[in-house]
Amino acid sequence: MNIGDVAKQAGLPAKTIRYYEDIGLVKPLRDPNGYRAFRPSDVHKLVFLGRSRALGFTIEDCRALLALWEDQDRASADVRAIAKDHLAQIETKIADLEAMRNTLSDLVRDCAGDSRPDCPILQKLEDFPTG
Amino acid sequence: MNIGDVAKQAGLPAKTIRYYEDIGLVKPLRDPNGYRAFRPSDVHKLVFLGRSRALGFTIEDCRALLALWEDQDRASADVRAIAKDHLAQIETKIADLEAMRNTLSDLVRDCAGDSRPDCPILQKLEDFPTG
DNA sequence: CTTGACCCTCCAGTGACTGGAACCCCCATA
DNA sequence: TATGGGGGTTCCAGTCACTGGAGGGTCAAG
Repeated sequence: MNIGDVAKQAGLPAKTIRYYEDIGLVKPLRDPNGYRAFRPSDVHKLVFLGRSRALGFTIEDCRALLALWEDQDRASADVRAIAKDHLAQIETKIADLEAMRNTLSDLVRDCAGDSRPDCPILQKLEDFPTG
Repeated sequence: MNIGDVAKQAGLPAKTIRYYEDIGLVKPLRDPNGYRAFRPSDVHKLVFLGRSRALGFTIEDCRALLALWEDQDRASADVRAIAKDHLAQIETKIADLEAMRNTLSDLVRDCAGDSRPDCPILQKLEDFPTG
């Protein structure tokens, strides 16, 4: 299969797929004309990658997950460890963003948003403690 | 004031401050020996920048906020617009992360995490619809 | 034979820094 | 006077995960 069709099937831009080949995540064959020739297993891998990335795993996480995915003898604990670690990171990020949102929505609420020059947002950006 | 002291006062790495000069956010003077000489107003600006960045504003947002901050005649509505826009982006990000978290915590919960090779996390990464 | 859709490689840029090399400046001590 | 340490300087390269674009080759249809 050519890269365009694979891109549609996997829901990834062709550029991204080429990049994944560059960094060794997929290794498609080549047709005599130089075009990449993707086997069903390559497509399957790319779908897996797309989903892992959509869940916010880093490329290196994906590489590890992919290795585990392909290893018949892996322990599910290994996969779980990666996922749990990632989950903890997501939760930290959510907490950080919620703190930002709270501060910011206070600021927005207190600001008249009219044509007067005095603005409590700028005022508070001078005053409040650094996060 | 030299960059090291400014870094302490503003809570920013010296490297970051140099970078902010590079991209024109601050314009410290120079001592005859070539050292950057920060005026109190520069430090004040850097504190403002640190706080804005801590709230997740992009550098370009910061540049705009800084311009408004220095403009005596600005309308508070301009500032509010930037903040509201940013707030909306944060809320989108939180929602995305919460969706990830939910999917991922389901996966982690369903995984035995022992030494057996069958792992529902990898299974679901093959199956579930791409986000 | 041409058109247009596809494919290729390679290089540069993104955002917001961060690390490191190689060097200069200043002060205190032996 | 040397020297050591802790500042400071510039510039280049790397991070992450792509993305855009130039400049060109390939293929099927009309």
